[in-house]
Amino acid sequence: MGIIKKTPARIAAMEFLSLTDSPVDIEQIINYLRSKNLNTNKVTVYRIIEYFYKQGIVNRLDLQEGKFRYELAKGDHHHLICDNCSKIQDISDTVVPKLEEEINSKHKFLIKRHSLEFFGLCLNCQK
Amino acid sequence: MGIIKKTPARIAAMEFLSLTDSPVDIEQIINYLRSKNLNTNKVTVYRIIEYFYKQGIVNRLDLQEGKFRYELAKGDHHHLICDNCSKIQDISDTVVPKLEEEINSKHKFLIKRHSLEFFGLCLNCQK
DNA sequence: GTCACTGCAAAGGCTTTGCATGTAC
DNA sequence: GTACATGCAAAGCCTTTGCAGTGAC
Repeated sequence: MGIIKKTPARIAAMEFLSLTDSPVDIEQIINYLRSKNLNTNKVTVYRIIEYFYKQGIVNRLDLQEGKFRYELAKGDHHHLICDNCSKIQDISDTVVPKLEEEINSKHKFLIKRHSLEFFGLCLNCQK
Repeated sequence: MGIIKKTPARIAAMEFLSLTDSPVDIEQIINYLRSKNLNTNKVTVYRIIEYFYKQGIVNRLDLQEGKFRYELAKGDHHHLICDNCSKIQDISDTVVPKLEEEINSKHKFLIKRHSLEFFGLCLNCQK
């Protein structure tokens, strides 16, 4: 493991994750760092987020965009992704844990994690 | 739209999709075509599958492998993906439709599609 | 002073695009 | 003959890797 060094880039990246309520991608993190006058290299941001991810500090989401998004790890929840404006809403989860129990007993499959995302149109974009 | 031409590559690709019960990736399709003595270019396979996808003939799955998989479109179901041997099992879905209704009424979000995949260990790999 | 972090360049994997050629109809 | 389909080359994106230089401790 080694010692964790608190560099400006890491501190600012964590700050950004704390500030945003939607999952963010690498580019958004870079832009935030720029706004803080940190010209951090893209590769470095990848490595910072990889570190957070391996530590379990952030979740890595695959919202079928061809790239990953990240959010601070928190309780089980899912996302509503608008096809039109790309807004991402959180929804809490009550059903899936029950479903997982059923699957465990019925299929003898040991579930470690799951992905559940909903795609469609948010209220605004339905008009 | 235009006329659909039944080329050897398209016919064989559809044949392969019908034969397999697990979602397949582009490489597997190419290998099947090769086994049928069709040296189809990778780009062509991408275009064939894109065509099927846009027609609604196949579903496109993102199992977080950094690539897509495809399967013939069929009733609502989900997948159990083994982290160890990569086996993919189907499971039928009864819960999510209800969940979608709840979300529609509670969040006013119009759901068009969803992804639900479970990752863990299959029976064999738990030993 | 060490060891970890960063920057730069490059590469790797999947997918898409442009354009000329080939082929199903 | 006319579109559409294919092949080839190249590029586009996101992400990862190698290595030398920098900086936190």
